[in-house]
This record gives sequence, C-alpha cells and structure tokens, in this order.
Amino acid sequence: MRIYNTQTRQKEPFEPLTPGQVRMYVCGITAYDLSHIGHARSALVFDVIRRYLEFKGYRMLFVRNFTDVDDKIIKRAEKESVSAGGLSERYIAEYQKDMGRLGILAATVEPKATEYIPQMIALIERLVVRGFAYVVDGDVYFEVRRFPPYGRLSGKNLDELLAGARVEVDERKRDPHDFALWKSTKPGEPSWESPWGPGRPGWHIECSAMSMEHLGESFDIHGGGEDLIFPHHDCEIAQSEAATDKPFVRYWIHNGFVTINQEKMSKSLGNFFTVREIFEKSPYPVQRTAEALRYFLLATHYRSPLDFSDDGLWEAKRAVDRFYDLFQRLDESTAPKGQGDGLLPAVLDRFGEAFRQAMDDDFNTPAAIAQLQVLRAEVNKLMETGLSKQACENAREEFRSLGRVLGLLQLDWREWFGTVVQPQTADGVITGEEVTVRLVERTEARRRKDFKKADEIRTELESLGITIEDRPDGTSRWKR
RNA sequence: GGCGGCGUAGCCAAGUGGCUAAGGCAGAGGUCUGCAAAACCUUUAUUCCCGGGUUCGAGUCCCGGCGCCGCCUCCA
Repeated sequence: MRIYNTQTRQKEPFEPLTPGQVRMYVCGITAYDLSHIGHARSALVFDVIRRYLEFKGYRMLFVRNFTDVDDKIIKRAEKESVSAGGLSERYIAEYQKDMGRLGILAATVEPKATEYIPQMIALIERLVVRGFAYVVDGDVYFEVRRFPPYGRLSGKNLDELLAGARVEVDERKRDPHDFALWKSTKPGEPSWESPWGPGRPGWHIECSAMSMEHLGESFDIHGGGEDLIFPHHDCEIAQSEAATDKPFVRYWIHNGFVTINQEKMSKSLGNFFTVREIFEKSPYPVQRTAEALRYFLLATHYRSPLDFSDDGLWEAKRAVDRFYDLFQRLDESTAPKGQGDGLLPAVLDRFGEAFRQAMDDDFNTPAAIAQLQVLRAEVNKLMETGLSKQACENAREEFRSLGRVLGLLQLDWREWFGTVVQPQTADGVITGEEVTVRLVERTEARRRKDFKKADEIRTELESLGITIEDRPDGTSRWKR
C-alpha cells in the first residue's frame, strides 16, 4: 500500500511503526457552529481511510479531537450570552448527530481540548525548560528560531515568510512567527491555573498533547484539511519534536477542499452549505441522502478539490440507484443454477482484487468505485445467463463487503427505494400500502388489456415520485 | 512577493513513460416491453489548455506561456 505523504510530497510505501497496528490522529473541528460539507468531507475521507486499514486487517487506534476552547467559541458564546463550554458542548453534539447520519464511525477516542489542560501545561513546561519557549506577561510563546526545521512540512522558509506575510506586530515576541502556547486570561474568559498564571492554551498545543497522550510520542498517521498544513501542523511538529527529540509523525495526510463555484467553501466567505441543510432539503430519507452524499464525495480523489453542486449530488444518487436495482434483481431471482454460476467466483475475485489495488494506491476511491461499477455490469450480464439463488447471494455479499469500506451499498434495496411499507409517512408522501393498492388496480387493468387505465395509474404514481417497473410475469415492482 | 496545486468527452472524474485514454451522469440508436422502466448491445475525446523540448515512445518527464485555485491571518 502506498500513501501520499505531505511531508515528502510523494507516495510512499506504508509501514506502521508497530506491525499490524496503525495509530492515527485527525484534527477535528472547532465546535462553534454547524458543520458544513467541507467538514463532512474531511471526516469522511479519514473514516474511509480508517475503514480500509481495518479491512486490511490492521488494528486501528484512531483519535479525532474537538477544539472546545478558542477565540471563535468565546466570541460566539458572548454574542449568544451563553457559556463557552455550553456552546461547544452543543455544537459537538450537533457534529456527532450530522456525522452519525452520514455514517461516519466513531473514533477510538474523541478527546476534548479542555480535558487535557494538565498534559498541555506539562508539555509547555518541558518546552520552557528546554529553552524552546519563553514567558512574557503570563503568555508563553514557542520560539520558532530555536527549531530550525520549522516550516519543513509546508515548505515555508521563515525568512521568506517575513517578506510577504501580513503578520501583526507584537513587540513582545522575539520573532513575528513565534506562536502562543499559553495565553493569559482576559476578564470573563474561561481560564485555568498554570505556572504562568491563569490562562488558556493556544490552539496548536492541544493536538500535540492529546495525540501524545493516546498514541505516544511518535505515531503513524496525522491528518486534517489541507488548510491546516501551515501553520497548525508545522507548529505541532515544532512543539512535539522540540519536546521529545523524536520524529512526531510518519505520514501526513491532507484532504482537499470542497468548493462552491470553484471557490473555497468557508465560514469566512459565507458560501457554505451545512450538512444539516443537505438533509433537510433532500426529498429522500436520511439513509439514502447520506449514501448519495458519501458516493458524491468519494467519487473525487481525496486530495483533489471537489466542487459541490446539487446536480452532482443527484447524479450520484442516480448512480447508486443502479446498484440497488441490481440488488433487487439478485434478491428476486428464482433462476436455477446456470452458466453464470461457474463464472461468478472468478469475476468476484477479479474485481475484489482490482478494488483493493485501487484503494492500495493512496486510497483511490474514484478508481475503486469504478471497479464496483464494472462489477455491477458484469453481474448483470451473468444474470442473463442464469444465476442460482446462492450465486446471487454470493454476489450481493461481495458488494456488501467491498462497499463497507466506503460505507456504501449496505442497505436492503427496500430501504434504499423507500418501498418498506410504513404505516405512517410524512404529509404529502404516499405510503407503501397506498402504492400497493394502486398497483393491484393497475395489474388488473393490464390483465384486461385496459392500458389507458393502467397508464393513468402509472402517470399518477409518477407524479408522486413513484417509478413502476413491470416484470415479465405480469406483476410489477416500484421504487421512489 | 514566497510556497503549492489544478487544467482529460456535454457534465463529473480516474489515469503520472508503453496494450485500443477507466468509470459515472446526461444524450443517440437497437434488443426486450401493450407502452414504459430496469437490464443488455452499440454509440459519444485519433486525443488529454497552448507552444517548444527530452525519449524508440508522453496525457504522464523538462522548459516557456495562458487560465483557474489554495496556503502564507482563524479555517476541514
């Protein structure tokens, strides 16, 4: 398996520090607002990486943090006249709700920054003792000039940074790029006791403290959005390696942005869609919307920018429909053992292997999905030659097994198409029972060759979002 | 100004030196069907932004343009 490492800007063979085990840390969110699709993409990318590594047989130790103390949280909390802690708690819960609906699996540990203040203080003290940090008026800064490799990850050079950067001048800092490890408290802000007086941690230190606490001083994979490369991850490297003298991380993985009309989606630009909105605007049930969104996001490689659009999302849904069409055919097949039975195992093997090869190449999900699509076509063809019930089940199981890596194709086709008979359905949505009644009428009409009546019923159901498919035996099936 | 990335069919999107440039969506024709839908078959880039170069051979490497984007300040 090869992984693109931001550190070296090339794909490298992947070998974990401990054979059979992978330790991975991913920068989560700052909890002060609802998550947008960009957050969802990042969570999804690392969810799939985690799933694939588990699929490969690795034991995963996966940490994804929450930043629950920070300027933006404090500001927002002030505005809403609530406590900073309460605000971040609320948005952490919202994040977990959204990501849960998207099928993002929980991490092994999901630490919150404020629960690791002692570890952060200990780390900062270590840096002060070792001469990498200095104290000014209750603030503690990391002195970047004392750590020559600073900027290695992003490829930035301190002297060149000075030329163009608009860095606010803080006379107390020894270098404009020195960053805060500890900030002395202002009145009304959350604060903790420290050797330097009451204060709160700087942003970067939390990730070093929490990752080391759970994964050790050196671990395998550290991930996040590409906007975190500089300064956040460069700062993490500086703090961590200055404190331990050990290599901090082996593989740095960064996901590309979600854009809107080719422009970065971000809170500051105001051009973002929240995950919540996607679900609310969707005419489909949560599970189906979630899978369409996953498919859409995974159809682009994780390092490429991805332009979000409603059209793209519904195209993805159409593509997933084709899989569930096949699953229904497989499920309803009553064919006896046929020629396809003999050919199927080799086909499943071949595409399973192609799928793994795609994923082994830097988690190439678009290529992996393409293999699933070709397999779908192949199985459809084999059905023409006759596939026994058992063979059909084997085929379905292969899609389920590979699809699990991407968090796709796990539903029963009835759930996907919304044909589960639900006694209660939202206003304006026809229930499965009602559809069944109309369908029986239509079947009767067709039997009488009353095609006018049959077509009326079909048109009526179509206007309600129901598509009918007639089977050769005169019966019909339907989907939303 | 510094650093980095991208430009492949109507749209989305793989492919980073070598069989006929994956796959999806949309479109066209056909088989099937009462008509549809789904499925299947055929079809949609002699060509990968432009111009040079390296090579037996380049979408893929190098140089130079053009266009777009990101980071350098909080940001997934």
